[in-house]
Amino acid sequence: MDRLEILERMHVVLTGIPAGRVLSYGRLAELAGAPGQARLAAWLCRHLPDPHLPWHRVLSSDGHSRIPDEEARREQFHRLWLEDVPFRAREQVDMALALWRPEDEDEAPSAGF
DNA sequence: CCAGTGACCAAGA
DNA sequence: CTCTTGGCCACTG
Repeated sequence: MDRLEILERMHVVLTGIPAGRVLSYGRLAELAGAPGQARLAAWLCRHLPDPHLPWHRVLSSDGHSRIPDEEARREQFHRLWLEDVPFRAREQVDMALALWRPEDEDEAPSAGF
């Protein structure tokens, strides 16, 4: 499996993240069939060809943003806020609740309890 | 070819 | 919470 194919699959996974849920770079890589390649997932998010893709739904595994640019970082959290993503702090998503699990394939983060 | 850097990550101290 | 270690991979000079 070459790099291009992996990137394609990552792209597919990325576009499939539902509003209100998020993924870490590492999980994105895993779901694309490329475990351990979180850095490649990060590279993809940075060089996304299409700005209307849900780039804001990908975060660091600890729920913090890794985007250096403050402007973009704010927009990221703003969008997530609008999607009712659960937060732990003002700039930290609650990954335990917000992480997307494709196998669940349904409802809101809080509904599962 | 090699070294540094980066929107990474998990485990340990 | 912070910092370090070791592993991962692409790009740049």
